[in-house]
Amino acid sequence: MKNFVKVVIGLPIDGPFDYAVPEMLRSQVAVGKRVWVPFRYKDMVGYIVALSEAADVENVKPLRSIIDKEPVLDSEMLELTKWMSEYYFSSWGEAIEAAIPGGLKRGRTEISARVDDGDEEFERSQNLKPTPAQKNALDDICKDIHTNSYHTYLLHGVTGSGKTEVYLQAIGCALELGKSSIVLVPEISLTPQTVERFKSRFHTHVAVLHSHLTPGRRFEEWKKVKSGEARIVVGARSAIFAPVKDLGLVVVDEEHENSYKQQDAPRYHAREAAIKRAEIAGAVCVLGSATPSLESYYRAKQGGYKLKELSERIEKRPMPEVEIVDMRDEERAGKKLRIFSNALEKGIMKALDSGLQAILFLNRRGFSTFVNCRKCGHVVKCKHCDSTLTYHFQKKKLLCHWCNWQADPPEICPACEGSYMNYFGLGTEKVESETHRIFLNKRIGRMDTDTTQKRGSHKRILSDFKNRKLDLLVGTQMVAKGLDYPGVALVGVVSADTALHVPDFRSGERTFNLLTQVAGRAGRGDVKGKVVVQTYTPTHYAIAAAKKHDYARFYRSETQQRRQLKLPPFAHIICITLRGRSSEKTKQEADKLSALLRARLKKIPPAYFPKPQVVGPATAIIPRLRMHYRWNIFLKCADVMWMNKILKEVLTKFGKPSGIYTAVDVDPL
DNA sequence: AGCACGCCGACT
DNA sequence: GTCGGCGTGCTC
Repeated sequence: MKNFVKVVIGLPIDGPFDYAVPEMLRSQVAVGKRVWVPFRYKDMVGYIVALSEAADVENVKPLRSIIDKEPVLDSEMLELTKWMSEYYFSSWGEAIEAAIPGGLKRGRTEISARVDDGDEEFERSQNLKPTPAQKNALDDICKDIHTNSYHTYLLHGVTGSGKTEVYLQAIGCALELGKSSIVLVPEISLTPQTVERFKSRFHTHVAVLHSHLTPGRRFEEWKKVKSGEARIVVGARSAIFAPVKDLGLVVVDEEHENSYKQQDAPRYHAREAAIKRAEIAGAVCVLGSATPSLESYYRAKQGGYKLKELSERIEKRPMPEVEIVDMRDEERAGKKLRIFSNALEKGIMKALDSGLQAILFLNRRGFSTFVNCRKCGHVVKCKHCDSTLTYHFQKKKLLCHWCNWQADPPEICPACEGSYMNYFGLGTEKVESETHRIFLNKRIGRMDTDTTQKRGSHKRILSDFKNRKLDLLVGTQMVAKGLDYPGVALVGVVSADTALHVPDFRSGERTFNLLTQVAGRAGRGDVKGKVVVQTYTPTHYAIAAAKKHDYARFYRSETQQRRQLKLPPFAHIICITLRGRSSEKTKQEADKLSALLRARLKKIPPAYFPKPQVVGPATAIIPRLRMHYRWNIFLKCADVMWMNKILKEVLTKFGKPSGIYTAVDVDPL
């Protein structure tokens, strides 16, 4: 007789906890249902993860009531959330609460929602005839869906090569077999245009999960999926937990996008969760990107994923020409430091004067400032980590955010002895005002987080640009993604260096991705597109490879570096952040914890290879945030699950020093 | 996390 | 003597 249940709670504490089931409720208890349980001094919502015949501890309390008639979590979802909690160092309860709609967290069962299903009319679209490369990928994917054999595919297709058509036809395959599909897209590309592509092919079978839906509306969509009414789910990160029936296919579009990583506990990566979910369900997972993450491409090369390449644009459209402008030449020509080179200024003028449009990218300075030489482009880097040093205004020092190494900022360039050291990151705010000054009579629109706060303004700016009410669109990251306007003749990148020199080992990768995405915006119609990229580092492999649209070349250079430095994909990183009001205390405790970790790792046998490593502590990139000082410790390891066990053991020994808060981020970005 | 327990200094 | 500071430990 199952007289006890094991229950987890949505708090950052390990469970599960045992409760006795009152006789009245015996017939109703089931794994996956929510229950009200007495926990310490109050009642809380818990999730039943197992039934048992006996309790593991004494003084077990009885559960108060059972909330659900039907379980909100099936066995697959329990397995997925359990895995997430172990891999991403959260509690099982926290992982579960990330996986269910907000409306279910406080024990509610029904939410009044205005259902305005207003049967929107969508144009019907049909399958396009696949290219040979598309067909090759589809044949394999469909066969695996048909035979329920879990596999992950990496679909590497250049911009404009028709990845979406592959997704659509694969979903079609699944649907014919009576199976459901989940499509993950990055938050920013969850636009009406994207959604429409799926709705126009599959009509009412599609449910959409935005983060901006009202809780009620979100819950409605969730129920529509749970009941089996919707068989296709399109949504951002958390849509990976959609309660679909008979999952056949999971698509992760733009799999390299950072928005797939949740930034608070549980700090999961939706791509990894997607792969795990497909594995549990015996489904197929398709990762798609023009610029795959190194992690995914490496796995594919190692044989872990099936690699499918779409290396030509549909209708054999040419890739746009990318011109790299060497800003050191401008310097040598003796001109004052200017924001726009002649080439960029003239390029924009030419496009606009011939009645076409231009897009200008600003990479916001963010929080860090690097130092480089205006004459030779040399950037000051850390001796030990090869990471860009960040200039700290208060200390007047250059700091490494990995190992805490410090240096004085050089007065003359260590490489060429030039005397113009440039404190970069300053002055990028001026770009927009410069455009108004230079392109006087042109209609200029700006799109960034400041100008798109108001609801609908995002859409308005884009439609103005689409309808040619604007000549020039100036914007940050958000204009790089997915814009498809045939009138764009020129795309300019003001400074590739701001992305390149952030003190982060992924900066080269991000720069290559950004430039490739940007280049993909030009020449979508009949006009041949052109891209102008300004940089002080024209020979950097990320920039040179982006110029040639050559992912393979970028991948070779990047992996070479990462292998040497034992960075992902050759090792996993786990970041432990300590936070506290007192700078000294926080540093002291971080030193203590890293010493404990080092001592514990010394005990592991040398047979365990590669040996895990402790790096730091070092101040976080934003060392002081809202009156808290933050220090990071990094662990490098091959096996996250194993490392997490050791970390848990050490953190238990470390205890909870008062006023110090710790957070763990596995595979941080 | 969140909260009660307990053991120290400043007050009616 | 007791109010309250926050450091410690536990939650089935």
